[in-house]
Amino acid sequence: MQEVRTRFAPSPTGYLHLGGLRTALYTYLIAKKHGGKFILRIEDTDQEREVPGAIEQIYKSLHQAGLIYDEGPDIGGPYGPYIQSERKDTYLPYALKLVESGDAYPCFCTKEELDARREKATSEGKGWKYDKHCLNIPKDEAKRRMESGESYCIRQNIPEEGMASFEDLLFGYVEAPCDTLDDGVLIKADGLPTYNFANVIDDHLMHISHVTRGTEYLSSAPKYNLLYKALGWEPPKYLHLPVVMKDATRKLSKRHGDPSFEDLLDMGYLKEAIINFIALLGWSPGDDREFFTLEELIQAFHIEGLNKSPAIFNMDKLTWFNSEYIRKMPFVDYLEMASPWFDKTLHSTDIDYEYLAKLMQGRTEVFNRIPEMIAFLKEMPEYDISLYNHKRMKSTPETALNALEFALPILEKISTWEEQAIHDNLIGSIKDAGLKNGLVLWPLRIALSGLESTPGGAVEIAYLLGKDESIRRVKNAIEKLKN
RNA sequence: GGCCCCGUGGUCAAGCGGUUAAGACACCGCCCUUUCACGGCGGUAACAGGGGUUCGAGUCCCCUCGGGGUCACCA
Repeated sequence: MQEVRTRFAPSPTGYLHLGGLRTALYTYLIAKKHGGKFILRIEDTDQEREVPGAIEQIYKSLHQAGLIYDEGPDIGGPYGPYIQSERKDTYLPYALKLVESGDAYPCFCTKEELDARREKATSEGKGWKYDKHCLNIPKDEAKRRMESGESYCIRQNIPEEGMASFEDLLFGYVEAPCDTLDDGVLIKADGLPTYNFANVIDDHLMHISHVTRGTEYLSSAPKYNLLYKALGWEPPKYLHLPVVMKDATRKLSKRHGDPSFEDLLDMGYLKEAIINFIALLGWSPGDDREFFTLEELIQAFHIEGLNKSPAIFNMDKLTWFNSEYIRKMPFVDYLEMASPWFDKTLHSTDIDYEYLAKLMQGRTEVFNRIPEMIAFLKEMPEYDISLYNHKRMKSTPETALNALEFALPILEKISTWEEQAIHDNLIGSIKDAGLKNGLVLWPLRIALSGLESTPGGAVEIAYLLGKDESIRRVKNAIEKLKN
């Protein structure tokens, strides 16, 4: 069996968006599942669209995602270079070969001429495709003009009738009438190939066994297949992947503020969670499993589980995955990752990070939500006394005042401000007084935090705050309740 | 508009001619609990519509509708 070699071939026009990441992931999985090679190739034949730094960003993102490629621009490989602009000279000979066989032809039409004809056709309500104008130029005349230095491009000569087709691993047999296909440009006037040509040549030269890419290429794939045939090459296996949508009608796009992989990482999403979620967006293992490491994905992945329709990116589910992954992290890792986020609001305080982290790990959904959750530790927020109402705790502002006046001296008497001591003194006294825990502890927590929801209960918050601050807050609360 | 593709709950998605149409997220309720969260239990919610084929159709075929992609010397 032929070695499986897959390739991820982005153009360096910006960040790695989530749809691209998913395509890269599946491409990687297919290679690894079959013990094959995963290759990175940069498609930068359009110099105008290139964004500085984008190539490095792609390297970085792929590494962060754990999608380690076996061959690529920065690491080399047997079929390099892996950047198309550095392969400039490899394409023309093949194009000339096609010209020779009549499967392509030089075109001397200028952009202006084309625009004019296209505009005329569309204004008359007719569809436009290249009219094969230059196909009629006699061969020797064409050759002479090419050699004279006249500007020209090379176009694919699509048959005027018949069907073009290809077999897709996901979509099955796809065909299109040739007369609806345009004679696309293979080599541009600047000498560089277009995607249409470069992808065919490079995939063949790099021995790519499975071509994976987005469905935006689905309708032009029959044309590419025609090229393989004309060149006498065996076409690769094709796999077109649906796009990732933002909602029912729009796809995910950075321009509309949708996050890239990098953005998500910066927000405090774990790469494992992102990969896991992305994998399940358009693919199903066929059973109920939903937690997968990269290694497990390699084992479980199969093309039959792929879905043909576009999937909508659901941030809520990603967040759920993230909180599950955070919960399962080793505590030391959590502490390390959370500390910088703690710093954002607590940098100059005496708060015990390790203790705080223990309370927070099970409640952190995304790291960037931490500062807001713990801001009350630094500064007591404004709050309304209606917070003292809690039906099940049988707490009201009135009972709260009593409860706080009851708790204050207990807290003041505690000499070693440790969680256990605070707990035992409070619970012990409550029991001795014949009260219910909730009746005292609920208002105490409100008095200490001013929040309906906090990372811990009254005892934990009191410990975190320290004795002086706790007592100060309780006294303030008593005053507040008296007015 | 031409061509290509897609269509199961709000979202992801199982289903490959016979099921009470899974499961997950979200949402709601109950339980647990010194709050919230976690956890446990339960609930609301779907085969786009219409024709066929078949004893039987979410599953096969056709049409309609809806959505997406593509029609560049961009990828």
